[in-house]
Amino acid sequence: MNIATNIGRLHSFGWVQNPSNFDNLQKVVSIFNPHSSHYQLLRDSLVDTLIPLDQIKNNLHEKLSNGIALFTYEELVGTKQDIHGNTNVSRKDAVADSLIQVSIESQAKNTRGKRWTDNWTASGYLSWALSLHFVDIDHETGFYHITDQGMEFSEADDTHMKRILRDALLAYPPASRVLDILAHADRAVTKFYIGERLGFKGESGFTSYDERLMIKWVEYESSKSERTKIKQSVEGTADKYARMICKWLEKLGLVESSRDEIEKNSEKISLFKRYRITGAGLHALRQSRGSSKNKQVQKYVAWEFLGTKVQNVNYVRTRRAMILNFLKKSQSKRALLEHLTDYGFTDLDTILDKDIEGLNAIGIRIISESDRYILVDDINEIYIPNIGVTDNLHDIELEQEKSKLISETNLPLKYYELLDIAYDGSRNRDYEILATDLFINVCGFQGTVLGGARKPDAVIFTDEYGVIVDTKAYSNGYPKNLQQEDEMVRYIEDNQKRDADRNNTRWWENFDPFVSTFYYLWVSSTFINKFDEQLVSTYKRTSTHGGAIGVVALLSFASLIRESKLTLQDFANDMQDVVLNYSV
DNA sequence: TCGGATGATCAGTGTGCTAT
DNA sequence: AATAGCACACTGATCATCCG
Repeated sequence: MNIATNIGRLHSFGWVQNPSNFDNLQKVVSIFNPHSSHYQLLRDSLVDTLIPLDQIKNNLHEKLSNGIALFTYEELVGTKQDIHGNTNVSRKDAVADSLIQVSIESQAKNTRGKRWTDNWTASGYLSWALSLHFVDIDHETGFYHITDQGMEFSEADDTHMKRILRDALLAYPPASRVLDILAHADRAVTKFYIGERLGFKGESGFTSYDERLMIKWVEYESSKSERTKIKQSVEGTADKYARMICKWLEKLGLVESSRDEIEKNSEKISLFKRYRITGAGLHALRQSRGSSKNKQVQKYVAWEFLGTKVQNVNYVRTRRAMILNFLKKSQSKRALLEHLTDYGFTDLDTILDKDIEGLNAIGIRIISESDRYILVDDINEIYIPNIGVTDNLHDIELEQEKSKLISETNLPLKYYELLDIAYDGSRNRDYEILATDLFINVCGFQGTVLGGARKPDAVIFTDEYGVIVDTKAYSNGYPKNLQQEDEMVRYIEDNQKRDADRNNTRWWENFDPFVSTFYYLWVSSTFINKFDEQLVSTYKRTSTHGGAIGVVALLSFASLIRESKLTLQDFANDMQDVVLNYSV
């Protein structure tokens, strides 16, 4: 569960399937640089000419016209939809609907004149930019932004670009792993040999085919077209990752390739491509490892690198991230085991060694001795998203959030209990009463708790405006809910019509009769998924603005009001059918 | 072939029902 | 009256090969 804020969905990255073109990568990174020529091309032509869906086009156009360089996943990667917005369509009927899609020309640009790519390749390019740390994500807001290296890369010429890429690939663990595999191989090897040694083996996201088996298959296949088919269609996921990484390294001169040919029945048969590390590659690898820890290139590792297709992938990634963060400080196996156990991870006896083996295989070097693990590489501290993958972790995160709020705000102590109540579905009534209490006695609203059938949970008001309040305690956050929306719409209309025949509870009489402007407000723990749609829809159905406020924002809001850093009129102005996001 | 392209897959969501 | 629990259909992100 996410306690802190309303972040979007978590996306995978770190393992890259399709992209291999550095110029395209530079374009993608330049989307985040308003001074780049590509940004200007997007603004002046690509978005308008290639995206046929008005709403998406207008939104992107407006952002680009204002020089904005923060984008969401959806704005960057897009989806698969046809011109009418139907998503259940075949890819060949999909139209362009994102910045990266229109930044990269399709392979079919010459045959079919298609000048944009699909959402899978778009997501691959975003993943590549994130993996090389040219782009990063702000986990609080869900916006992607450029990094310093990214800005340098965006503005680099050809020669400079290669130098930046060389450094970035040496800091990208899978690429350094591939170089390491090649450095230790005593011959030129195929993608299958490399794939077998790359990634978390045994997990379905890293399949690899046996090198000898594949070579034999091609050798003994008599039909030329069948041989071609095998060579271009048969590879595991890890083999594919290996091929792409080798290609990148080859373009930078760190790896070279060759192709075996054999002669059978006076026919030349070409086998699989083989890769070998070059002198420059060996030198770069040694240099990046340095003679001492200070001289090492710091490797960039993100939580998302640490697992792909495996059961409970978030749990697994968090466990591995916690292992790495811990090994930065201590080598003791026993202490590590205790640390993970404290956070609620189980089955560690068998799993710990496997994780260490897997981490080595993705390019993070850890030596295992009898009583300690030695993290050889220098890596960054890994950001671990607050998603409470174990019960203990969840409790710990909640406590941390609570103590942070208590230290940064100055409210009467009883209100901090809201943090617990908001997540406890069985204490809905408590939440209603205490939240209304906060609005009235701390924020300075007038108003009352109502409750009961056919009445909102509470009404609050000032001399200027009134608010219809619906409060819900939800353990996992408040998702979009049509019944709740209908109910709120009914209350808004009740209040507009004020007709006792329509609703004989006459609950609206609790507002001061002179108040004529009204808003709606949902109060809960957090708001998840597509709750935004509920807000927009409520406005469209009633022409009444409002908002939603989570418990952390609610307490922050009260604190800001109390310190006179915010007024109740600001609150009304913020009611633009969004989740209100106050923080101290 | 190289550099993506494509249909398949599966976990995550919304929805509507029942039991409590 | 409202929520948890469940089955269900749908979708979107990601995979696993596949291919012009």
